Amino acid sequence: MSPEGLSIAKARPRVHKHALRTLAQRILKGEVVPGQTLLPESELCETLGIGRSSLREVMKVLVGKGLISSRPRAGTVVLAREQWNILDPDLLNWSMELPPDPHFVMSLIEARQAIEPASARLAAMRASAADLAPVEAAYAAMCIKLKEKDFVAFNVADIEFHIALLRASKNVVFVQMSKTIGTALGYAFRMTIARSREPGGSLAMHGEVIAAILARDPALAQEAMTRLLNIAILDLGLSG
Amino acid sequence: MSPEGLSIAKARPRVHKHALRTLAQRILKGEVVPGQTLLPESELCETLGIGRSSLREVMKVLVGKGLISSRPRAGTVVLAREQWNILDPDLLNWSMELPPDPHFVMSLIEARQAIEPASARLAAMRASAADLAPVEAAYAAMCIKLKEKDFVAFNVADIEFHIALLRASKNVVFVQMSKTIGTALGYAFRMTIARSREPGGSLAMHGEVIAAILARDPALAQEAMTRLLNIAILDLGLSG
DNA sequence: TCTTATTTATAGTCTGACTTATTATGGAAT
DNA sequence: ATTCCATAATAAGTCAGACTATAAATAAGA
Repeated sequence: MSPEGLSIAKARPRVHKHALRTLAQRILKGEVVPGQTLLPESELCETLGIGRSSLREVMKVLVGKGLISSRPRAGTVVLAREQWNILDPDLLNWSMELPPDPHFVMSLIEARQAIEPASARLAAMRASAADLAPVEAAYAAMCIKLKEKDFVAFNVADIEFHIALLRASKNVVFVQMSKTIGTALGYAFRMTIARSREPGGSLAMHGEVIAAILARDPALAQEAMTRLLNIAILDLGLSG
Repeated sequence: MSPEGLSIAKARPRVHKHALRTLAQRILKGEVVPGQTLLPESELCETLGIGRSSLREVMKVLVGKGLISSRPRAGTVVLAREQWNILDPDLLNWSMELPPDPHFVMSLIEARQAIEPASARLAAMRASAADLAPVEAAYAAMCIKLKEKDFVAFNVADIEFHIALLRASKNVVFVQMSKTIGTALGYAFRMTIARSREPGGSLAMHGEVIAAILARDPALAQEAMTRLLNIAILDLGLSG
């Protein structure tokens, strides 16, 4: 009872999303290098098998993310990496499907070390019980999953813990960063999934962070989070 | 010898940029509230006086920045604020032309207090002389401009100082944030330009930060930057 | 040689037609 | 009446082609 009489596979698929990812990744992975100009629109349409309107919508999105810049007659050039909005959630997700950039991973770890302790401190100062419920739930899940030796679920809960805590800071900048950090954590997890190291060395420290927040002790919460991150980084085997 | 025979002012202007700003600001300022659906494309075209292709390119950019989401038949809805990529440089610039959101400003200040000290610490660890040159140049400019009582130029140099320092951290995440923070600082400056308070209370502290970095003392650099920000915030009269 | 038109390639824009997805709507069966 | 299914209507998604504007390359002129 398929609506189209003749060709089943014909259905012009949602072309935008796919083309966007393809083009973005082509740039992210360095197939076209900064300074280099892309093929003209007409040829890209053929390459990607899409119409010009769709292609142009894609291009404009990439312009909006700082990857490229277009001028008539000159064509579309890939901008320098510093121009890229690498913290953009979309860019980050597309990057995650590519081989990791160690330099970027390291930068993200350093950023976490700055942001998350501050976030814990703010949470201790102003988080409501409702804000903290997800944090506690994630902690409980970590405990259970570790006992069950379900390390994948453990890591998921771990990520949730950190994201929920950033949200609990009620700082919109940190909340924004929580998307970025969440993605990056998934990334880090994937990177270390090969080495079958038992996680959980940081579980107790997670508890301490929660305790400090519930006790409304900003300084202690900040300090506990700092220690937690140091341990967690060791857990990942990414000392650096 | 103008090419078009009849109407000089006709020249279809860069419609995209203007329409993008207009629509984005309409959402940012709350003219259309999250959850509410925009007018259909056909009507928006009339309202904005542009063709559908251009409008759709604009829409896709806004989708890419997390402001809206479209589905056939349902229309285009404004997403919840948490979905907005408020750290996106474009969004930030458009926001700057609107009345400030005190909550957001406060969040940015808190974020600076977390990020910039960490950045100073990293700079002390690894910045090269070339990385530090712009920092020192900005500091020198601050000294001169303050002596000349040119407070506008002083603030410009001040902003340059902080941006250059973030770059000197060589952390790509912080470098990225430097765009955001730079924009926000300009914002803060505009907010306080009315009260003709003499700035410069923090000048000495800027010098201390540089000294600590040149001495390759990460802990001291971090601590000096922390104190500097506390003073600078008082300078802004934004104690919170 | 330098300056100034002219050409030309490429992005920018508009229009209109068609497709797809999803929600309403209305009718049939229970 | 209530449920279920088919139909219609609506708005976004896609494509195609024509035209415009911009800027670079080239040719013509001083």
